Amino acid sequence: MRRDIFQAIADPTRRAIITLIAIQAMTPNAIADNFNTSRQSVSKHLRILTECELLKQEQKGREIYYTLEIGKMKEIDQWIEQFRKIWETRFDQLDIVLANIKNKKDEQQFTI
Amino acid sequence: MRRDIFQAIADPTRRAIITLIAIQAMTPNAIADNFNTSRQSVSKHLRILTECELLKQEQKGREIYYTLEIGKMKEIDQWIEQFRKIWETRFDQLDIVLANIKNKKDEQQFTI
DNA sequence: TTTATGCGAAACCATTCGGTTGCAAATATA
DNA sequence: TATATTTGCAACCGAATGGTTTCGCATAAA
Repeated sequence: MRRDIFQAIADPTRRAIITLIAIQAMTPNAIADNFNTSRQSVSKHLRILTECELLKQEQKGREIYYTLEIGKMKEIDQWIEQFRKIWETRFDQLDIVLANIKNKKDEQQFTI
Repeated sequence: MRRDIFQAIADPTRRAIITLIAIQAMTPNAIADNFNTSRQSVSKHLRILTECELLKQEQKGREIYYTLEIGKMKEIDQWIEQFRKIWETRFDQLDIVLANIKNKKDEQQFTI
């Protein structure tokens, strides 16, 4: 079961939940009111977001308030950073580098 | 069949492909050499990335070079922007705003 | 104490996903 | 021309995904 932040934000409902909670902490019922889906469905999304440490729970009586761990969002920003460098420095010389490709063979495994 | 950029980068192999191609345009076979998966599997990833306009094809004889549409990556950056504002201005007053939650009811459908 | 509310967890279901295998088309090479 | 290479596509498969329904457990309210 993959459970990283990129998989977490792949779902549009989860992205909306993140945006909602960024503004103010909310309970599952309050969150579910904003969507055309059931509370249980939202609950599953909250579980996924919590498991990858994007959300944090705060119990208040029988209610649970979910708050956004904003720092976790930086992980996405850090991955984007490498590409931001490219488009900001107008590094559009991809065609030039294109000729080298044939020599690149049997290099070590590439992992993210 | 969802096919947006967030779903595209959810898969670790696809993120690695994006990073690879950002450096230099590559053919499917050359790309597949970098992974422990089959050429056909990579081909499917390339199809998905192309369908959501992250990659562009350039036919050269019987080879097809895939190049990164770097501008498309900005769409992710734009979504992150709202959160970057929060963590950069050290807006960690989420607890304060927490009290308002009970009034928020029956507001219009929330969509991303 | 009894009832209502808020919530998570488990079971189940249809769909999607990532991968493999096999094939056909196009181009390059012998 | 005959053969080899590069590639996309369709069919298939097991696993994961997102959703619903049902249930049980706390806590709050009557």
